[in-house]
Amino acid sequence: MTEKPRVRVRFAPSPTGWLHIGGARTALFNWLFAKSQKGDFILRIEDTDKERSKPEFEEDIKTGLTWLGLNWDELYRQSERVEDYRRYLEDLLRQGWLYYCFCTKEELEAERQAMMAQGLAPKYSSRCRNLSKEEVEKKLAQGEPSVLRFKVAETKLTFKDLIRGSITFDTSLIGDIIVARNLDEPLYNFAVTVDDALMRITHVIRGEEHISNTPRQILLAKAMGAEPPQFAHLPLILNPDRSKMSKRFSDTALRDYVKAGYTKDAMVNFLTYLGWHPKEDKDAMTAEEIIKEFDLKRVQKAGAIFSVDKLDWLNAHYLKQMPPDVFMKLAQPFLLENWKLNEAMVRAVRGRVEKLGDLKELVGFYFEMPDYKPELLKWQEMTFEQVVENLEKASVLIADLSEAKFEEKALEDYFFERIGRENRGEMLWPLRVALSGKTASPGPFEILAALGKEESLKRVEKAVSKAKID
RNA sequence: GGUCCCAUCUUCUAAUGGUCAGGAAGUCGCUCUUUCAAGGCGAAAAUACGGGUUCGAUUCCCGUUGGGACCGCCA
Repeated sequence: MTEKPRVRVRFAPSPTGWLHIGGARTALFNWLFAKSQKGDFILRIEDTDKERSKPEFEEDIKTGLTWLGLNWDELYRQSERVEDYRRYLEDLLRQGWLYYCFCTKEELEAERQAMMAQGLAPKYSSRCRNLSKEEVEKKLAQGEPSVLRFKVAETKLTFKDLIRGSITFDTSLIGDIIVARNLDEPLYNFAVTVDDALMRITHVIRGEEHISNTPRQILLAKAMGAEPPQFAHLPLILNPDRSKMSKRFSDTALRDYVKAGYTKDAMVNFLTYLGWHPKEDKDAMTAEEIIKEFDLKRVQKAGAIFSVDKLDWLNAHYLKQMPPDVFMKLAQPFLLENWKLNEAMVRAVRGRVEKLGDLKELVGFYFEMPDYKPELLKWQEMTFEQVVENLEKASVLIADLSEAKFEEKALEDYFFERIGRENRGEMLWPLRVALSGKTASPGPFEILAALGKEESLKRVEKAVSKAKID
């Protein structure tokens, strides 16, 4: 019995845009699988497209993965691996798997159009496949533009997808694919296959849009004498109209969600649930819990619509149970610099906020008393006389209480002992408005506790004078 | 157009031959309540369609319909 090779997976994004939610989910599933199998998670930056690859996008990918907690064990950059690709290119060329093609883009485009017009699948005619050695050398010597093509065998190729089962392609429909512009400029399919072989990747877990690349990569791997990895194609993340997720319907970049104030835990949980589900129903799971249960067999085959409602709920769920000090730390970047939350504020507010980006609006009144209309102080049919009376009563109660007692529960007991069960609203509503200046806010005891005696008193005084003027 | 993939409530999904088809989000109602939330309780809501196979199909097979992805000298 041979020992099973160590599981090695990779996330292979191209740095041509901000890390996409779909990419983040692919990375996450790779990471979960690696962790659950005690294997390696490799980050491979696929920057062979020199035109479109940008350092800031690579930075964004790393920042995003780090934010999600997806730590990679090894990092590679394809632009630094041209030696390897060149070696393989030369080998395959020598062995006759590859050949030079001199067809121009215009010729190819015309060919493609003609085939499409006839209702055929566009496929290269293999015209340059049988050029004699002398012809090729002559053209090369003359500097005629060329590319390298791979001779695609014509067979029925079946591979086993870990999520979808057997998938069969008729490779005679593919045609000889271009694998490199020249010996130093390999293209996607080639670079991927070389890397997966050299990096001993055991499982390729990627988006469904790559299914049709799979037969090409298997054929290439075999030509290289490498054992193809196992494949698992993840369902796509969809727009509400079931097309591939795009900016048309929602933000697609992970960074947008980070900026909006979603937490890492909510995002990880949400992304996982987009296509995967634990055996027993659980509303929320931490990454550690997911790893314990993760299994590719339980990955959904159908695409999943990205619905932000569930994310919002999950985020609120995590925020609600977050320890105050953790909450403060996460919240600070979303507030003005001189706004410092205290524990009472956090306790009052963390159950009322969906995402940290909304926090500023919610907690502003603690730091800068908003202006409000005196009318707002009236509870139901109250008159201003009654408002003044109640506020003055409250003011005395507050003044009589020692600073040490400014704790939510203690305040509540203290007040309720003194104001009776009925008509609480007549004091509590004006009090709350006096303290917050808002139609909707945390309760008066929560605010009292957060503000402390002095500031509370000041605000109540101010309200009294407001009510008296009217 | 060709190839491939897919199909359970509005959404994410559970149930792989026998369940009143379950959970969660959302929605609605009730409750709690000084406001807004949160919380508690409850309701409405699905196996796309047609054939098989079987004592019995959400589940297995075939077809139809519908949706999607891919068809670059991008990845």
